[in-house]
Amino acid sequence: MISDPQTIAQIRQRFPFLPEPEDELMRHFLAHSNLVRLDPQQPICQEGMQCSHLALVLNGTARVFKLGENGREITLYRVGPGESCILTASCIISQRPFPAFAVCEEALKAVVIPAAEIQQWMERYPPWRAYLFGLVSERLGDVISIIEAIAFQRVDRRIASLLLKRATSGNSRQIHLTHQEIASDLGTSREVVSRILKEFESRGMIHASRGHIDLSDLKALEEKAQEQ
Amino acid sequence: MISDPQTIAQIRQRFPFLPEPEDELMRHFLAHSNLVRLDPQQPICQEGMQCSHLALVLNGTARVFKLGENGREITLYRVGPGESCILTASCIISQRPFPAFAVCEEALKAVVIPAAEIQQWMERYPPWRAYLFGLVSERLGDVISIIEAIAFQRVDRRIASLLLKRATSGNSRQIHLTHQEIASDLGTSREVVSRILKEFESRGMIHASRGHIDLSDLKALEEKAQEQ
DNA sequence: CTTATCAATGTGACTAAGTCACATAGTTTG
DNA sequence: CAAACTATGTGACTTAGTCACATTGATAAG
Repeated sequence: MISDPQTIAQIRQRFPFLPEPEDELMRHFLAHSNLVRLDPQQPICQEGMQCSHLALVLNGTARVFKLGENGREITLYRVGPGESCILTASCIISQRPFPAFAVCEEALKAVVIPAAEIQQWMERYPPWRAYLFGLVSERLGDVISIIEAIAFQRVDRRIASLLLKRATSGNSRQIHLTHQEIASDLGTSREVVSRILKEFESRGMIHASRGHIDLSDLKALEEKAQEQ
Repeated sequence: MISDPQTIAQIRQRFPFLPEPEDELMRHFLAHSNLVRLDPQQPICQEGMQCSHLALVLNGTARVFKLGENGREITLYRVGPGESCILTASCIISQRPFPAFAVCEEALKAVVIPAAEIQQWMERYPPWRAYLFGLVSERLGDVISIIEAIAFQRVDRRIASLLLKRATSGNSRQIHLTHQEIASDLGTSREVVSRILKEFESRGMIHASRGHIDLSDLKALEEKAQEQ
């Protein structure tokens, strides 16, 4: 049950399609919701789990990834403010087990709704189903882009893209990521990342040290990211 | 406009969630539908297209695939009887361009509905949106499985799985596929497939000749398919 | 302040996969 | 039957992934 007016205001800011707090459906929604907070690294979903709740993210991010038999990982997508883990919703609706892992990346504040409510809302509230459907479509697109990347693009190109994306989103030429984190994001192995970063460094494109990377030649990185 | 009673019966057989032919919504559905037939190899969608129609498959199959810059392909999923190309629906609903290619594989007979109707139906007819949502979820799962396969599994293992799957679905130990077709399905190159099949043959697991492959040792193939 | 300790990174040797440039062999067609 | 086409074979080479360690920065404990 959520009643704090400030929290309600934040929910409506992140999820503008939700109705006014006075609306009957919204009262119902709030009555069945709970606020949760999670610290970075905390697990959210395990592969094979039956999902019983859907989380709507207010702040922070979660990472959804596949774990291979050999221990390697690959990120499928991230869930940020205003989004929700649609894979969860799709599991709830199709009664399937969750096919991946999810962990908290940046400290999370989220609204949690029980599965049954999601279904009811789908029936009764058109903007809600438009939101869910839009989100699934977007994820399907994300995941297809990943297939394109791993099937057809060289790893050096993908690393260059990742570095540029992180620099842009963090608004800084300095990126705080370990080689292992990059490898887990891209679904490759740490050694491969180390070798390629070394190669980038020898060409003066970056300067790397323990735990962070400085992008020194953005132009060269952009060329690398579009190569071939 | 579809009026032939036999066609209507076939539609209801393939899509059991659709209402009785006398139902008002069903009359509306049939009034705006058209029957199309396509021969194998005929293109259905190009990457980047804006989709204006959704096809519901009565007979035959379509293959949806990504095409890489280097000319390699990888199959995302197939659409068979009772299914529809959900990527199309998702593009229609989210107003995005289609992110892949689709071609007819086995001769198609399908019902085609204009985009506008799909939206209306989503609003008015709960079983229809349940159907669409279920299909998207399923595709999302398919596509995630592909990521798992290309990111973590060896190509020999994936080829063994594919051979077994085709033998099962075709109910025959003989499979009619060229090396190039296998490569395009798995997102690898023809030479790699040729080499691995040669290796399988040298171990007595298969016997290959131009255009078809006989599986001679199912047990060994199953072991290979579950390896590591 | 100096060791332990641990996480992050470096490296060589090897296997697997993808690329390129052809060669060879079945099939179809004029 | 020869030409043309399609499918398959092959070697040499590059890129990627694996394994087994070595090295180095950072942090904590004595």
